[in-house]
Amino acid sequence: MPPKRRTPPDGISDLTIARLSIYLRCLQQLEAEEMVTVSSQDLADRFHLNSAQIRKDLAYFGEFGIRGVGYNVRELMDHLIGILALDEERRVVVVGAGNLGTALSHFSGFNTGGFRIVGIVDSDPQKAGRRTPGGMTVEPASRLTEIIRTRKVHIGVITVPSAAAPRVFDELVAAGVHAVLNFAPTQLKERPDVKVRNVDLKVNLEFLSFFLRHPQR
Amino acid sequence: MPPKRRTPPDGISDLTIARLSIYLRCLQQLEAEEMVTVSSQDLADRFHLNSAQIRKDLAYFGEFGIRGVGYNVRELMDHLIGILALDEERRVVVVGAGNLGTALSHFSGFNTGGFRIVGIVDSDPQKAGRRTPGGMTVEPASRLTEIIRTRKVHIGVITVPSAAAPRVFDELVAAGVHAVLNFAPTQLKERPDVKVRNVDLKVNLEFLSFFLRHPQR
DNA sequence: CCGTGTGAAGCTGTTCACAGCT
DNA sequence: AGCTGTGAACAGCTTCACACGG
Repeated sequence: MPPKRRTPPDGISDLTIARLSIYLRCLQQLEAEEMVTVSSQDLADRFHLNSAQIRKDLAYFGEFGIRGVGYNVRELMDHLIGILALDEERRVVVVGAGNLGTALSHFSGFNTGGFRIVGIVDSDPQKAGRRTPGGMTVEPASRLTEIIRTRKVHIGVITVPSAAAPRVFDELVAAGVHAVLNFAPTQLKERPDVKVRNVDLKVNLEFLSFFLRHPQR
Repeated sequence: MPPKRRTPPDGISDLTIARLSIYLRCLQQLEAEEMVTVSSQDLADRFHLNSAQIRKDLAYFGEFGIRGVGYNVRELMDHLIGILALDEERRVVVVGAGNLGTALSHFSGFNTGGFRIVGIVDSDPQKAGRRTPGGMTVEPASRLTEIIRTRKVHIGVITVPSAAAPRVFDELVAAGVHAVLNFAPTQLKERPDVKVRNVDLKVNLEFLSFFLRHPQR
């Protein structure tokens, strides 16, 4: 009998989903070491996680383990790949060909494991036509909507200055994008049909600065 | 009478600290627009925040507002700058001169507002000696400890492959760094005296992938 | 009268601890 | 005998709602 996979119930937290991705990465490492089975406790010890949390996170989606034994590494990986929808190619467009956008466009994580960068655009006519070190050609931002439609883009990455970010966001959404990774230092207006992840480097630095002055809490 | 600033009590959450940085950014924008006073409700409406949360976050640190009126923009900014310790230069070293590390080394947020990149190193002898587009010279990783000590580095940024990250982390800590921004896809072992912020791009992408398959929750 | 500051309520996420299955 | 899966306890965070001060 194949192990059950539940249809994900409502009310699973963002934190759980992000951890599934971490669990998958840990399992990939164990598989590379030819480990066949792993218990939640093994995983927790090895990767500094919490075993109860691992079990609870996984249990939202099904019963993947064997009591008294643990989880089959390969099998659990396959479940996580399915849950995270990594069995399907996800096409990504980068908006903004500055330092960060260019670096991301040839960042390995964006062109492996089901993700593929299919375009990078910039509103600066000076930048359009240039080749990135990764071999992509920067296209003019005026073609963004067309690129999203014709290349069936799923995910937009915003690396433009903050003043331009809301406009870019609106254009992405209008063209049919439902998932956005935002590096611009702005609060985008949330919409129920679009999932946004903010990566705010300045906030992270200032956060660390606080703890340098107020250690150990 | 100057407004009281409380000494920060224990038990303030990481989430509150990260939001303070966001509030500061919002205030900077308001100040640029020459707004003098702002209420928590104004701030919330304008930047898609929650007014009760703003008041509560600020109240951990003092009574900065005037009842019936709101907050003085300039004054609140100054308080936040003090709380976040942005009145002091924070020196940053980047470990790993790949795409991302190089891009970060001339990212504006890393060289403004009290932060300054004082070095970028790489273990690859091919890379040492090269100049980044931002005009920094990549130094050999063997000099990392020396750089941290002589240039009084506060913050380490890890942009090396995940296999090398734990070793780099140990070296940073041994040399006296207490704050780390980690871009490597690894779970570093937490230590009470070192604050770590993880920025995991792959996790963010896989997170978005999940929601593309399971919309609207 | 208005907006802050704040207890208290409500909600969400984490951890415990053990019943149940292999 | 051992580890998962899970209700229940606990801890932490957010939101409410109003007393208080300007």
